[in-house]
Amino acid sequence: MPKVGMEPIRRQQLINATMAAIDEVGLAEATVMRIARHAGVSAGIISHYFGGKDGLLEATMRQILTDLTEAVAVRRHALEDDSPRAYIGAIIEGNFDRTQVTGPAAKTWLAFWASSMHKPMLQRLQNVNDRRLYSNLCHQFKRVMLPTEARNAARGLAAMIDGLWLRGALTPEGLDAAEARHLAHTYLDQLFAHHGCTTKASNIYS
Amino acid sequence: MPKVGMEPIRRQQLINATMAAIDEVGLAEATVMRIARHAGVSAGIISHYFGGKDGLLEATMRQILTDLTEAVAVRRHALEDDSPRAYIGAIIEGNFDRTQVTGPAAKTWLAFWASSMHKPMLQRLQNVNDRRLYSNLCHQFKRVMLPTEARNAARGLAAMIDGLWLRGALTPEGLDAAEARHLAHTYLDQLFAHHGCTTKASNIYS
DNA sequence: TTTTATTGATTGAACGTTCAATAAAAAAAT
DNA sequence: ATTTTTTTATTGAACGTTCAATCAATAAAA
Repeated sequence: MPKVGMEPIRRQQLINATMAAIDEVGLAEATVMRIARHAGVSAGIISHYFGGKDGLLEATMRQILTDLTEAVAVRRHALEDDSPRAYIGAIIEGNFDRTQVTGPAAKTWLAFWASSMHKPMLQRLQNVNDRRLYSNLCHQFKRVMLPTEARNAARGLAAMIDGLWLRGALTPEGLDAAEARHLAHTYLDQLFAHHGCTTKASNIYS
Repeated sequence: MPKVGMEPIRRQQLINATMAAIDEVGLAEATVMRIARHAGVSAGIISHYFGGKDGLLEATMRQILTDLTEAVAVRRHALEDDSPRAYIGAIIEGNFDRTQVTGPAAKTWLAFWASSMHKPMLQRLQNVNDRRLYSNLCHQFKRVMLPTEARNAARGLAAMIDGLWLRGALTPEGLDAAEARHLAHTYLDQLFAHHGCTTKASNIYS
């Protein structure tokens, strides 16, 4: 039923269908036919709008990364104070945003993560996003810590966030967002509490 | 050149070849022919010894998990004192063991991790291993913390370990084992330093 | 009537599995 | 010590299946 201006509608439908298909049967069995059926269109349309299956997968990963960036940006702009603690807290909250943590997005994310190890284009996308997260964290930590401490804090928190994501995606029941946020914030508190006495971590009384 | 007793040799060769192939081109393009070529044998032999490609992949994941368990067990038995701190330290060290952190094993691990979301057999293997890690951590933390604190500490440390692994596998240069261990140990120190005053801090976010 | 969107049968390539054929070692017979 | 027979390990071409991509045909809107 051809109407004009279907392109943006179809593109979004197909991207959503891709996530649904990956959530359902995994990336390996997410064939163009299955994705097309999910979107209620024919298989040929994928090549028409995305140039091929790879193009659709790339667009899907782009959208997931964009959504994540957006989720963080929204929380960041809603902040009242601009303290490092609040800023980093917004990053944590954004990373465990509802729309991101939901089944399809989480499983698709992990699937692309694994896939990006051997697909240069996906690796590039993943790298850019990764660097920005690290860079932001590092910048905020440096406002209250020595550069070396800040670097370690940023790497530790980034690993914690990714680890919680990973475990959430694998758990059959899905990620418990509330618990994940709690663990991440507690860790953040500890990082702030310990800054300055990190060289002797065990000496909490000095 | 048929000699008797080739089975264990061939099985090991093929498992190693599987990891090498996944390290090289990823799980999606690790075809039976490519794996066989890596091992210097023909493609048909895979079905002969493993019943099919799936059997080989399952055996490969089994080996990786076994190697990890072994690496932890070795460090655990080498402990002089049996303090929770030492015990958990051994778990950390075992998880960042040389043989595990090496390229092929790390990439294969992550590939299987993603794949296990939709393959019941792999999911089962992954779950069993996961529960044991959590159970061990929890048991040790409970020796010095309240049950609730211990549970959170175990989940946090497990997430941290997995997160460091994940980021290591994705980094083109591979995982910096020394840095990863340092971050994990520092986090562990913080967990111990904070036990007892965590109940107040954690209630803020729950 | 022209333009735009969509279909779905077709094509060719790639994959895992199978199995009859083969070759080498081991065992038995000379 | 040879030769013959049996056993075991391995091969690789053939087969059926599946997939992504293509494109001429089609149908609805402009």
